[in-house]
Amino acid sequence: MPKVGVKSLRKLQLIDATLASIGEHGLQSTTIITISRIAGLSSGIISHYFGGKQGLIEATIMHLLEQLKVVLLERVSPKKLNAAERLNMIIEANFTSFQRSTPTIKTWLSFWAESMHDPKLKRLQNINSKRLYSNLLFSYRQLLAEDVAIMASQKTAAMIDGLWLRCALSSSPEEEFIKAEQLCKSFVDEQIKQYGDITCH
Amino acid sequence: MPKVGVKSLRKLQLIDATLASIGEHGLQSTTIITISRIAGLSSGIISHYFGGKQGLIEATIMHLLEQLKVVLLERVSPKKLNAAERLNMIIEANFTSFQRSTPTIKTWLSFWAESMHDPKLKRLQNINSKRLYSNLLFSYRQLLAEDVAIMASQKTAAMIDGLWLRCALSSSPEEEFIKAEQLCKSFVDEQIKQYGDITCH
DNA sequence: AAAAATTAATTGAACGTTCAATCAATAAAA
DNA sequence: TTTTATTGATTGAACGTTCAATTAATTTTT
Repeated sequence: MPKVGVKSLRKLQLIDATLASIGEHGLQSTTIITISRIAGLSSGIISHYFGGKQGLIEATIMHLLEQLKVVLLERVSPKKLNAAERLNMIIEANFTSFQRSTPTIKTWLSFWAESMHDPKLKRLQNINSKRLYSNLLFSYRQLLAEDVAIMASQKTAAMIDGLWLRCALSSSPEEEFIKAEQLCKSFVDEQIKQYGDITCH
Repeated sequence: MPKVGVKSLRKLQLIDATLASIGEHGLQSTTIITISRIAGLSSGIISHYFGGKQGLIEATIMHLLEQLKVVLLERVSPKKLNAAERLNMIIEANFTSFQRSTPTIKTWLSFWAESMHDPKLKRLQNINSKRLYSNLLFSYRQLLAEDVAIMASQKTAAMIDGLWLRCALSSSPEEEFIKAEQLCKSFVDEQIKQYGDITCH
């Protein structure tokens, strides 16, 4: 058999090239030619490893979702954190430089649009959306009463997504993202101070 | 000469058909054939009235933005409203049944993705985004101190967009939208009660 | 008032382009 | 030698645009 370990290397290589192509041309204008040229490979290789263009696009999106998951675990797992600190880590994970990068922004926005008529992508989107909510709720529960924790989680999830979206679409995302992360953290602090008085154990 | 006043009728007819086609097939799979079939007209007419497919897409998006503007004016202009009531109207305008409809949701999401590589659409997106913020700030200023009003406007804009987005992407948008609108209104109330004490005139 | 002329609206077939998929051929590793 | 990796030319379908021809409303002429 030929080179071992090439398979996973090529797959990652093509996923990176897909992100780069979407970053440069957008998903609409991303073709198997633009991707394979960036990857330094031939166009035929895409069908070989991903069954077709759509398979590579889906794999790229799954890579994005996986990345978000991994970044959060990296920040939460190693240290002993209290609930408030963990909430901060959730926010930071959603505002890493990876999440702020043009390729990621463009891919994420295209993913939302595509998920509207692709059941497979819709499913992935829902899992991701509910994970953010669940992570928030897990921490808020330790600080607030149950019903208040639920509402705080809903509001914070919307605040994270809403701020990220408005920054992503703004004319100067770099500066906006920095301010948004601060605003989001202060919002969470307020939630805790405002509602987390006597009721918590 | 042929029928007069047909021009604006046809234009609206084609824009409606475009929304319907995007609602059914998504923007990616929307062609001049799917649009013209829904409109009951020939494919050539699109280039005649809009210069081409892209022109019709842009006109459809502008129609969406215009709609949002008109709905808000309808709710704010006729009555004498105080600042808190006006904030409620802003929220309602962003959660009308039109904004909740599948064609609008799909078009809006595609618009965000497209605006990333189309300067014309990017400009429209920025105007719309800033209008929401300005409208909120105008009302918050009458209830809160300047610096607090600014932050409240930023948070509320993100809350509206974030809640709308999460509802749009959810597996059961109908129910979610109803809850989201309530949550958003209660968030605004809290903002006013929490910060609007002595400092306001 | 009837006929002719004018003008815009509308059609749909033809054309050229783009693109994803395919596959026969080649290279390279085991 | 066998198996896998990789290439890239080719194919055929899909799509947007164009434009000559047709239709129909309106004005002008007689």
